[in-house]
Amino acid sequence: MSNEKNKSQNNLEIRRHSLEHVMVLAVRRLFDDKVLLGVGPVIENGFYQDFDRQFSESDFVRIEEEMKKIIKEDIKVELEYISIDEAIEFFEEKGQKYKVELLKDIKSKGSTKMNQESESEVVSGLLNEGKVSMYSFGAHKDLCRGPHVDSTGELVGMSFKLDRIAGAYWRGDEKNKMLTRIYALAFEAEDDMELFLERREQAKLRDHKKLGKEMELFMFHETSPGAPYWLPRGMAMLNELMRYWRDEHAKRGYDEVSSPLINKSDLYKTSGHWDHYKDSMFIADMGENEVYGLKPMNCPNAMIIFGSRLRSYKELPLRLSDVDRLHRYEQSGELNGLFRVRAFAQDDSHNFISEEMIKDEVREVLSIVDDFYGVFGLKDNVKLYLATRPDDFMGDVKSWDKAEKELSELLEESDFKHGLKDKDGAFYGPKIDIYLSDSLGREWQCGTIQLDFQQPKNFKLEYVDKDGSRRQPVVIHRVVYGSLERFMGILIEHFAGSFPAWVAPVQVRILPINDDVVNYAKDVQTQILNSAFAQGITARVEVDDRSETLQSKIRDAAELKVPYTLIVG
RNA sequence: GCUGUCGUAGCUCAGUGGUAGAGCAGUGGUUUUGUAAACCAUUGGCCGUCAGUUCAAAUCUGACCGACAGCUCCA
Repeated sequence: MSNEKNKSQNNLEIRRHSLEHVMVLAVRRLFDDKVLLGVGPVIENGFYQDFDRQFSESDFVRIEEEMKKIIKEDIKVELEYISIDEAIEFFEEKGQKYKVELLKDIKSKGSTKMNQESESEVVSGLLNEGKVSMYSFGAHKDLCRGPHVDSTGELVGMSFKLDRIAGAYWRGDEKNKMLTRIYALAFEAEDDMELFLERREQAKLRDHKKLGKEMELFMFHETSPGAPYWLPRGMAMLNELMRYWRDEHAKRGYDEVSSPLINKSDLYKTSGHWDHYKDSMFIADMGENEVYGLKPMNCPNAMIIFGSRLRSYKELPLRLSDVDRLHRYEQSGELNGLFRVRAFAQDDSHNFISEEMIKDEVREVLSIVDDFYGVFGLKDNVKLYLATRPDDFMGDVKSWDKAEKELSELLEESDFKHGLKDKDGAFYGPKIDIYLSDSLGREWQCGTIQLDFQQPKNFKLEYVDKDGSRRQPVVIHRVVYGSLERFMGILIEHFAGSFPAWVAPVQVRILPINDDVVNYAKDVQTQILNSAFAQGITARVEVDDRSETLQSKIRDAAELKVPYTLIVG
């Protein structure tokens, strides 16, 4: 980025930030001069501000009008530096408890960060001599790191628009009060705004929920919220994904198993899930102390299979894969099309290995990941994250450190973009998470490679080593697609429904030019199917035998995004 | 779960207190020889559900169900 561009970028940030103060002033004038304020940072495409007050989107027009008025008034922005104690006193007097809390944090910790990862919470840095900066936009005087424009008149020409309202917990903590957040879009000029809105509209056209309905791939019904129904076309795709997956994994020494969908609660007590996660499980209470849970993950049953007989070191790595259906009672507000569901299947595998095998086995899994994401042309969209030891970890630090080091080295080796999610590992081991982005740019975790030192211990798993001693295996939990549902959602948006022929729900659609040649079209269909079959491929070929004009058949085939359309006659 | 928005025919949507509409799809006919929507007729709705206000509710109010955007969560 050139300096010039950098400068204008910074400028836009400053102006967005100033607009945010203008919005607060507008709200104070219109609704409540004493409204309690949370944080209000600049974000991509605009800014937001948290208020301890209810709003509705119907308030937007009034606020926007008032903001325009304030800009027109050309109010001078004043900056002063005061001591932290003075600032605390200032806000205490006004009852601005959130500001007081932030200031007290600055005073004691020198920053408003909640922890090392979060940066967005910073509203003000500690300045020299223990002073903080206060900016006044007319009657609105607020703690702020700045910088700002010199007067609101400088914002003339900015294009802004209040976008939406959302609840947001104070400091991002569910235990705190939920404040009301107003998100706003802001750009230097009308054209930029229009370009952004246009792009957002375009992105909506790729939405897998929309395309899934139009192309009849899947559906939902309120009888089971968050549980997709796979329709014939979607199921054909899903089967194709699984066929490829099974072929590739069989080649690489994976053995597929399937286990019960419901298990007695004892199983989850042993695995450790019952205490922590039973609220997210579907429970089947059969009375008489017979309580079952629908499995939310496959690992406990994989442990049962490994432990079902004495194992030898010669069996390792033992790769037990399965694609059983899982159920998790996700919070209702979390459900989102295929991206976040309550019923799904993972392309799961539990690889039982010795501690010495960790690096090689993870490298092998990463090569599978490389193959799979490459096949779909997704490699540029992928980002890998190393998630390290959380505070509430189990096991011994030495194993953790060694494993984290090895995973980190493997990430360096790989040609994927990668990053770090500090302290984000599972309680039982570190992991590498694979993220893909959707049409709106949101990142979703798809694949994951997790090391597990803990569950083999909980299930008292062991194998007989070369020297006859008993050793505990390490388990790698790994998925490549992630959940098939989520991956399908990503694929639909990535290709905007125009899939590569091999996964497309219908690969060839044959259009007879008129009703007289329908039988001929069916012959062609048979020929294609037979010739594909001879090559060991199951082709998906349809004949459009409706009594329609050719034009309308062509149009319909195009709308269904069928890769190959044959017109015969 | 929380905040906001939304829910009318299979789909996309109009309809702001006074007899439920359009286009497409579907159905029946007539068409259909060449690359992005043939023509005519016609079926179809307890306006998400349940309560309430009113002479009168798709329309106003409340609760619930569901969807979306965000927050939190994601073993």
